[in-house]
Amino acid sequence: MSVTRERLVEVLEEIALLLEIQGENPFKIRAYRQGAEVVSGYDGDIVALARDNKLEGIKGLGDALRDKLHELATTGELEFHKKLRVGYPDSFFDLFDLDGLGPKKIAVLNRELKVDSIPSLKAACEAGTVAGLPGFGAKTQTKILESLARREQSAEAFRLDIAIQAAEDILEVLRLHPEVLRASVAGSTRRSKEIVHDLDFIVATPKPAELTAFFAKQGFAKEVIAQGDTKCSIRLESGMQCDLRAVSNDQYPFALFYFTGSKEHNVAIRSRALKKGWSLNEYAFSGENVPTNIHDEADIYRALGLDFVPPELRENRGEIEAADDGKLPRLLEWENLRGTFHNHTTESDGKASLNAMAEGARELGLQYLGIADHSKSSPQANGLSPERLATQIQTIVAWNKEHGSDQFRLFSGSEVDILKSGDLDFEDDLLASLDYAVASVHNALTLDEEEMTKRIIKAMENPYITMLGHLTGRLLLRRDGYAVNHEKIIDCAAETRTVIELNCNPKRFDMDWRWWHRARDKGVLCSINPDAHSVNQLQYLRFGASVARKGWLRREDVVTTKPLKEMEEWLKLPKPKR
DNA sequence: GCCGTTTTCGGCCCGACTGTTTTCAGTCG
Repeated sequence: MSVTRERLVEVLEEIALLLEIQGENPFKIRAYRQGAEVVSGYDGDIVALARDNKLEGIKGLGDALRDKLHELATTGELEFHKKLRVGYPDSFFDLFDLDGLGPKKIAVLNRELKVDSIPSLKAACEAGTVAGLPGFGAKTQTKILESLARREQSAEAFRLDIAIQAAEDILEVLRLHPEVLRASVAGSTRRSKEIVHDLDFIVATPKPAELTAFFAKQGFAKEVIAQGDTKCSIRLESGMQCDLRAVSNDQYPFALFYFTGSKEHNVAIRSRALKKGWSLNEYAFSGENVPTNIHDEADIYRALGLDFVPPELRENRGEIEAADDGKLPRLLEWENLRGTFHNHTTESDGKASLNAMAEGARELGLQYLGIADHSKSSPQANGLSPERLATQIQTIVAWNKEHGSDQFRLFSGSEVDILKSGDLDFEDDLLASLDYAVASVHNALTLDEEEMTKRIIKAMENPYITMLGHLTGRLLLRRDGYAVNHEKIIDCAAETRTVIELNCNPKRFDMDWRWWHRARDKGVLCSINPDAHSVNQLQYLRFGASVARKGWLRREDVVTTKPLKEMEEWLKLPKPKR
């Protein structure tokens, strides 16, 4: 059995956690954690290198880690890790996912109360014994319970990127089946909701029962919840439920429409059908003189006198009226994107070098890539000092000279911290020497809404701030965004000509899609930015395009659709003229 | 445990916030 890169990373991370529990030297712990990062982000076959004892020279892997990785890659096990792990079940590591609990508290819980899993922690909190531990109190216990409740609530919720990956893998299997004519994912995944609860698949087939049976016996089906002749529900390893509906080719457009939703959109569409004397269900129109020749979803909308409504817009937020008036926007397409601005490199907390990021962007077909590493007030992210930033600007100038062309170049920027006061982390002189700057909040997240809004507005009023990064700082399924008045920020963006970022890292999707239509109507421009910390994460731009569509954005609303020459001119304009 | 044009020991990121304390430990970013 060969060891995977993921396994190497997992073992190093577990060692770091276990050493923390034991109160080891924090720098040693960091060395393991950084080792895990290096292995995870290494550009090349790190497993083979470890096996062949050829790790020498990789920064961050010293003698000790090289030996351990070699042992792990050759034998599949690591004695050091095995010894550390004695007495800690797999479930123990779940505890580290809880907000407000770190290694020290977990160590106390484990030592004093034998807590070694989420359920045993919950029992201890409910029994009230946690509050009595040294360093703990009633509030801590309450906070843990809240964190546990949040975790339970989101247990069956998944981020869009996770859902799409799972859906694509399953669709590939379904489409290869010889009796499948058409197959699609439906539901909230198809609508590009930021969080989805389950996956719905629709297949068109002359042999539905054969398909449901086929679905149930796939390796990815860890549990079969229900299996009939036309419907099958399974659960994946991840806990995600997947429903398959197998219908005839005639029924397919109706089923796809019906199970794509949203429920509210469907209700509105059905009532529209009723006005014409037809009823509409997941299989067909029924009633007198029902339309025939329905081959795809567009035919259903057409029969009801509507333009085709793209799935992303089906939330009953005005799309049906617009489709009726022929006023649906021509939505942005992923292919329209020409560049992106908020990306990190190894200079701060990214995993890929400047050069690797640039090559990745070029391969993706982009014409420009903006480098925006962290600023000095984010030391946890290795934020740049003014001197380091000045050096990076020179590096980028040199890179462009050597590798740039009229087809591709780098822009030098910064993700500059908005300090608690609303001041920026760099002086204006330095900001002015950049091609652009993204301003983001990374600390003092608990200000009240008024203070936070004032703070952000102050930053946006700076003439050198091109755009505002992740407006609310939310981390989906993990942390709510900070309190901020969206209306006021949008108005300020319109007035000061500050672009608002659509951070399309699927952990964020921030600003939320629900606000973009309003921002667009006020003339606010959007920049779709992946907040990429690795070359792969540049791919998040695809999600960004979907979420922008969900926010009713057109090509002209998204500044990163500008081709390189236009973008160079645009960035040179004084902010009020943009 | 890692690193080094300050080279083999002594640094390595640090401030804000919270809840527990009564001067500070733990967590987070």
